Amino acid sequence: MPGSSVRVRYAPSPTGDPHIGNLRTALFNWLFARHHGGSFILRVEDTDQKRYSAGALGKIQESLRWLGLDWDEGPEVGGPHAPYFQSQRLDIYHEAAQRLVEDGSAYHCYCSPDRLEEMRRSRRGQKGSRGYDGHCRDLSPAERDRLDSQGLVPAVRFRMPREGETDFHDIIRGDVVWRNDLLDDHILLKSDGYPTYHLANVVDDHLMDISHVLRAEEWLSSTPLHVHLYSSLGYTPPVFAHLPIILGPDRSKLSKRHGASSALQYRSEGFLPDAMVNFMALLGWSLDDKTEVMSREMLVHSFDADRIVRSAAIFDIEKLQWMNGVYIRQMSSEELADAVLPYLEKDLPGECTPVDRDYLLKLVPLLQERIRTLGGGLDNAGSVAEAASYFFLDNVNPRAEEILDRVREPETAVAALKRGLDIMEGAKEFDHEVLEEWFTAAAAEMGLSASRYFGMLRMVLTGRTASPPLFATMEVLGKERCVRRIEGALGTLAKGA
RNA sequence: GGCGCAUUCGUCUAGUGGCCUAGGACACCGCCCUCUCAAGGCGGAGAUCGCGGGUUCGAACCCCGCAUGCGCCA
Repeated sequence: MPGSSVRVRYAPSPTGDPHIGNLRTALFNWLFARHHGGSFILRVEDTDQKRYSAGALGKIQESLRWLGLDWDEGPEVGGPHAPYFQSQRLDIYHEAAQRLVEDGSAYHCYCSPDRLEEMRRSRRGQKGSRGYDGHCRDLSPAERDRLDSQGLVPAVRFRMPREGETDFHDIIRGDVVWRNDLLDDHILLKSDGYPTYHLANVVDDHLMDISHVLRAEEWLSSTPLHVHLYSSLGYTPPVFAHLPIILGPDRSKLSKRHGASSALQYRSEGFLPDAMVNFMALLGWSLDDKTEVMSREMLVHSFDADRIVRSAAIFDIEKLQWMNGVYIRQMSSEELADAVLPYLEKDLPGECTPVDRDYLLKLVPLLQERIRTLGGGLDNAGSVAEAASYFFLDNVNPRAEEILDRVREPETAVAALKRGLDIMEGAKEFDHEVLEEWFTAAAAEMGLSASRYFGMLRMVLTGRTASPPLFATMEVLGKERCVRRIEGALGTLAKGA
C-alpha cells in the first residue's frame, strides 16, 4: 500500500551494539509502518564525532535483519531522500542554520567551553538556574564583527522565546506544556560544523517527509525546542509519540552496564527472532487482557500506537525464556535440528563432532520440550550440549553407587541389568513401545517397581537421574549403545563387589 | 537544583465512573498426569490500585497536593 502517508524512521547513532531498548523502538516503528502500509526508514545519525564507533552500523543492521525488521529506505537500499547518513548531509544543516540566523530565530554564540564551564560552576546550587545564560543572545553587529575578526568560529544557538508557553500533543501522553522562560537556548550547530541532534533530526524528518516520530521518552524534554524549530523553519511538525523506556533490573535506563543487553548476545545464546519480537512488542504494548503469544503477522495486524502504555518497563529475562520455549516447541523437528546443530557442535567434545543430522533429527523431539533456548541447557544452566551429551558420548560411566541408588541390593541390580540385556538383544525392533512393554513385564516379574528399575536403567544409559522418557531415549540411542552401556555397568558393579 | 514524564500482584500488563469481592501472563507453591525431568491440565498464594485530600449516590479510573522513581538539562 504505497499510497499510505505513514512514514516513520528509526534513527540510531552508531555508537555501539544496539540493546533491547533501542531495538524495541525500532520494532515499534516497524510495526507501525507495516500496520499502516507505510514506510520504515533507517537513518544513521552519525554526527557525534566523539562517540562514533566503527562497526556499530554493521551491528545495527545485523540486529535489525536478525529480527526481521526490514527497512524501505536507508543504508544499502537507498531511497528518494538519500543520503541517509547525517554526516553526508552537513550542507543541508548549514543552510538551515544559516536561514535561522538570518531571520533572527537563532544567533551566533562565541562562548568558549571554558566560559560555559565557568558559568555552570558559578550557578551550581542556585535556584532556578537555567542552562545557557544568554551571553551572546543579543550581541551587536559590531561586537560580532570584532569576535569574528579574532578568528573565533561561532556555534549557532536557537533563540527560545522567553514568554508564553510551548505545548504539543503526544499520542501517548496527551498534551504536554512547558513555560518558555524555563527553556534553554540550545546549540543547533557546533563550532566544528556538525549539527546537534536537535537541528539534524528536525531538518531530516521534514525533508524525509516523516509523518510520525516514535522515539524514546528521553527525547520528551527536548521536544519543545523541536516544536519551535519546525515552526521557525516553516515546517509542519510530525505527530509525536514518546515511547516508555526500558529499564534494567535495577530500574535504571538500559545500557551497556546491564550485562546481556546487546540484542546480538541474545542471538548467540539461542533466542529466536520471532520470540524476541513477540516479547519486545509486549514491553509497552498489549493487545488486550489475555493475548500474549502472537505471530509476526498478527502483531503487524494488531499493532497500533493507541495501545502503547505510558510507564517504563523492566526487562524480565525469565518471561523471555518462557516465551522462547513456546516458540521452540512450535518448530518442526527439521527446523529445530538445523537451529541447534551449530550450538551442539560448538560445545560438544571434539570426538562427538560433526553431528550426524539424521541422528539429531531423531533426538530433537526429546529435546524440544525441555530446552528454552537453542544453546542453553535445562534449568537455565549449562548448554544444550551438556544437556544432551549422553546421546553423543561413547560411554557415560556412572559409578557403582550411582547405579545402585535406586536398586540397593547388588545381586538384584545385576540380575535386573542382565535381564535388560536379554530383552534388548532379543528385540527385533528397537522400538520404544515394544521396549516399554517388555521392560514393564520384566519389572513386574522381578518384583521391582517401574520407578526403581527404570530409574536404574536411566542412570546406566544416560548417567543422569533425569532424562527424556526412558524408552524413547533407548530407541534414539540404539541397541548397540544401550547394550554397551549396560555391559559397562555390569563391569563396574562386578569390580565394586 | 530546575523542568518533564510516570506510579495496578516480585515482573510484564488488562482496566478510561457502577460489569472490579481488580482480570491475564511469567516466576513461585500445591495437586493431577507420570519411569525421572520437562511439557500440559487444574488449583493456590500474591496488588488496602504510591500516599493524602476532594468531586460524585458511587473512583484504580476525574481534580488538587505530596511522596517516590525515572528521564532531560549534564
